[in-house]
Amino acid sequence: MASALRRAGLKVTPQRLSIVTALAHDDTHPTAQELFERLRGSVPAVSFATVYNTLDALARVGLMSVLRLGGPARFDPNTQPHHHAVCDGCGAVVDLPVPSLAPSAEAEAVVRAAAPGFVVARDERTFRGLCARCHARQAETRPGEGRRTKSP
Amino acid sequence: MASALRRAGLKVTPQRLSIVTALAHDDTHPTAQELFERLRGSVPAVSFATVYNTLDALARVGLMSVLRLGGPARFDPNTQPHHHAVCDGCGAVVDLPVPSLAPSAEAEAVVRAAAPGFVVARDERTFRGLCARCHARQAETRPGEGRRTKSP
DNA sequence: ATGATTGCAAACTCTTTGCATCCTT
DNA sequence: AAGGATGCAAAGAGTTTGCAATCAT
Repeated sequence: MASALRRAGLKVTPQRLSIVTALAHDDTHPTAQELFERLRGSVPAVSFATVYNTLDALARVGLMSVLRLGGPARFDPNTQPHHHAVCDGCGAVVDLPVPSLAPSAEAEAVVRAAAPGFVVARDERTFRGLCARCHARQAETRPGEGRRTKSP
Repeated sequence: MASALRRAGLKVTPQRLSIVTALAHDDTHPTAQELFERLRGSVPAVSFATVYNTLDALARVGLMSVLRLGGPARFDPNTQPHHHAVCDGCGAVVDLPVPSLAPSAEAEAVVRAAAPGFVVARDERTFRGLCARCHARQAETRPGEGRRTKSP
């Protein structure tokens, strides 16, 4: 873990280790704020700025990915290609395995037709909708009407 | 056009009309700032707050869609389901026709497996990469190395 | 007449930065 | 020792809001 940092040319500091380890055991895609609050009481306390700086550094070297979906950025330790389901009600983000949704040659063709010369690096797919809980809550509140969220 | 507003329960004001018409002839997905600057000199001048308020109102009634890709929100008059190609270099956004990329039953199945009970409303697909111009610029600058952007 | 809409400026949220100090290499 | 990293606080983006005046219906 520390070696991954060193390999990427980043110095290994206690703050960075605590951030990396906290994120490693987390699939909730926390925001910087959430991460900061969780680490406040840690032995190696981190400042808010360091959370941002570190996450930025980690993302830059590919040890972390950033989800910018509107509202605060969310951080995702999963650096493998994958997609997301985002709840419009509560903002929850769930990772989706990618295998069967791999970027197709067909998709590339569509891009090329609309944007000649465009070189596709990533195919990000986001399924928006309502998670089970929000869907149930919506149904009991106002049957047949959509719930609206505002972000950020 | 005015009738679309009325039908949606929104009052027809000169500001709204100028915003709607400005956006209608625009496929560059402008930000609120860009839209505001473009409308400054218009006959019915609009304030910055009104741009935001109006775009919010329009989006809420489905006459407009909002793209939150990190950085300032971008506005898209295209309310038909479609996808986007986003350039990591210059931030340009290009609309992609959707037909052949329609949300598949397979995709729904993947979502359901990872997030039981999740109801998919939209399948947003974003192809990130480099547009022709940025790709060429990158190649001449530092062959073989990626360009990084930071947003917002 | 009535209530939505406008506009201004101030408040807010999220993110980045300057700079002195500290720590990893 | 040298340069990156930290932490604080302050500055910057981007967005939202309170409130009085104004306008569409």
